[in-house]
Amino acid sequence: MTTAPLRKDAARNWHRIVEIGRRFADEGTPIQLNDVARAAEVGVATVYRHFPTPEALLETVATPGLEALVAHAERALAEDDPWVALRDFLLASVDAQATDPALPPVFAAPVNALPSTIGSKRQLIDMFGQLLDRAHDAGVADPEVTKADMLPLMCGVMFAAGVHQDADGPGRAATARRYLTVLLEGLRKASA
Amino acid sequence: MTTAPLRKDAARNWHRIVEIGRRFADEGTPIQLNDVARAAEVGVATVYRHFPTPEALLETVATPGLEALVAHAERALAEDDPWVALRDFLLASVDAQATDPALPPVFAAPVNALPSTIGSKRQLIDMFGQLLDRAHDAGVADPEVTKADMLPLMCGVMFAAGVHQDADGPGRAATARRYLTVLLEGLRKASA
Amino acid sequence: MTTAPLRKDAARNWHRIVEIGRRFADEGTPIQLNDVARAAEVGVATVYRHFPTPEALLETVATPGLEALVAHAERALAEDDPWVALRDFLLASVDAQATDPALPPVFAAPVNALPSTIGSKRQLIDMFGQLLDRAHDAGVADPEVTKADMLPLMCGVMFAAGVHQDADGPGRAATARRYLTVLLEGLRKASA
Amino acid sequence: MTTAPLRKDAARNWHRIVEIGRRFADEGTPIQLNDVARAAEVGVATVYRHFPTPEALLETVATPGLEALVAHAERALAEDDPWVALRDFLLASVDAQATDPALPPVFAAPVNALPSTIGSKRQLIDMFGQLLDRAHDAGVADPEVTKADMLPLMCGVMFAAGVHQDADGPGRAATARRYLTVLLEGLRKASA
DNA sequence: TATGAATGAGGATTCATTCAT
DNA sequence: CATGAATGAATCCTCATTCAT
Repeated sequence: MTTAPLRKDAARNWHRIVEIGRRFADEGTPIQLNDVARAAEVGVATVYRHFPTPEALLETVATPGLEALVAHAERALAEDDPWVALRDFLLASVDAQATDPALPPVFAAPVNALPSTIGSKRQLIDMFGQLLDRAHDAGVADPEVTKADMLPLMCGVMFAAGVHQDADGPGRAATARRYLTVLLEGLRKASA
Repeated sequence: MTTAPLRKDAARNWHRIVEIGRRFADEGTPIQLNDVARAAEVGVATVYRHFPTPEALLETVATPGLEALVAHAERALAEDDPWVALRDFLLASVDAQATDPALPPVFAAPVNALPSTIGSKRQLIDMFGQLLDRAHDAGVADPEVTKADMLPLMCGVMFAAGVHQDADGPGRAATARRYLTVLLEGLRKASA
Repeated sequence: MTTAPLRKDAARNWHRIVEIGRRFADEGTPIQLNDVARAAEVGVATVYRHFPTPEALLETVATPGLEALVAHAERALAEDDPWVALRDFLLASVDAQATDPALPPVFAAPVNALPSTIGSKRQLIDMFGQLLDRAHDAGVADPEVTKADMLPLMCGVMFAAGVHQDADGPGRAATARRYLTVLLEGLRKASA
Repeated sequence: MTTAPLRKDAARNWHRIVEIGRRFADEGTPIQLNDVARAAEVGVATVYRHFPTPEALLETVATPGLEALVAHAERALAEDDPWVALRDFLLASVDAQATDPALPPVFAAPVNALPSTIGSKRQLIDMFGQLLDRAHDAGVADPEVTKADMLPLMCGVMFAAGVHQDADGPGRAATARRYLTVLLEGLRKASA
């Protein structure tokens, strides 16, 4: 089942809107559909038709990042060393979230608006699970931590980095990486 | 220096309002001063006088928990084993936050409304620092983690627990404890 | 440069609102945008969209009178006798203000909301200036009085008439005319 | 009938309040009884007891100026030349109003709060009447202008000065004087 | 008499969403 | 499909005045 093909002008509007959504997300501006419409020089209703809720737009903006992460996870599964595979992927996840402000809220949301987002998140969680299972099997990861914990822990890392004093600019990415390192140590610990 | 003494009727209203604020916090209801006024059967302006902003009320609601934590930290400093001291206090912090929903937002807020809150948080951060320093000196804590990281990490743990599937009910407290354990492992790891 | 064309329904609302604004002004009711909305049977936000502030509405209500005055001033400039030209125009100004209660506050306001109002007032002041210059040149007007004084003096006349005992009804218009006469005498006096 | 004598502490409060009222008037701060109470470090109800309305306070503040003016009028009646008497007194009135910001609103108000204010205003109007009558009798003042016009015209002069561009600072006093001059010319004109 | 807490109507303004054009 | 005007509930906050202490 593919998305219905859009008329050419509709597609142009769609892109415009997503572009603005991206800009808002990057600037930290809360996504209000009215404002987006104005900035995109498009009618409000047009925005509403394409994206019934702010979340829908945000998730659309987040989609490329999400899919890139899924692709990355697939590559990670090819890595031989289970620990390296898990570690690198977690690192990539954190970097992606630090780079793309649209990602964290989508990850943390208990429910998502777009089927595609739901799908990607499910895939991601699943792959987290596989990577974790392999690490578990190899005895390098704490068995107390289950696959249902991976996403929350990621979100926790990002949130913690946001709470840290110099939460803005590139400092936050570095902090997030540092916190992830601590998490990884904790994850591996019990495996020794 | 004590708080200015309130007239008896004023004190009654103050308590009523705080009580309602507590209820709202517990139920997860966002604290809107108007609603609080209605629920407390008190004029709006009365609420505004006592608590100029929702944050002020929330922090007042959080105050006992905050002070209990400070008291606990003082006791923790008496513990001989640096690691045990640190661990127990972090555990207590997490438990407190899991028990009292008013605490996490106050901890995570970059700026606070009440001087007393600011004071308590500063004390808490300071004591975190002392406990961490002692652990550092004893060589049982990762030197990469500084005292400016303790509060953010705590917040991250709580946030992660909130993202986890069964985020409600007593499950969250358990999850938070579990995540803290991972964090503690990560914290101790590099000390071997 | 014309005003942006309005959609038909929007135009209908606009007119409704202005009409109510006019009624309020005539009745001396202070223009509160909420009340206007109710009276116009229109959503509050509709009023706010068209007229962001009460002043904007008041000035819109005053616009016809303002423009009529500008037109009148142009005709006045055609009059040969400098004194007659000035006198008649001042008389017309006072009559207009006595007739249209929306005018005096717009005249007296140090700053105006609408560009069109600002433009009209500037024109008016300019024309006052020209008429006064001609009177000065002809030696029939007190050189102590400058063009920057004309508007204030008009406002003073209206205010004075409002302070007079029988400030209401047609009496005020007559009083205003009488006060203007005094002003004109004072203006001409030094010319002898 | 004299005012009831105040207890000593009550008198002290009364003075404090009036002093603050004066300060507010001078600074152009709108007189809000609550603010006055805070500034005077006095309970709100205390202010309300002494001055049931803002106008009552304002008029109390204006009282000395008002009485000085009455006294001045009495001296003016002693002047031989009717025109000089009238002119000087009008000038004094304008100067007083330009100097004391509490005066203009009290003059312009259609009704006053304090009996004493009403009395003073009545006296003033009456003396204006006498001075004008004498000028009329001497044939030096326009008979069209009656005693009921004097106060309004004064108010008009002040208002006009307030509308003038540089309405602030000492400029306004000068402008007011200038406008009064015009008025006087107009008043005398028909007498020639 | 003095105090200042309490009141709650009143006012301004925004925002997500719908619907006529 | 696109537009953008209209909606009106919802929210926030202030202020003049009263009344219990």
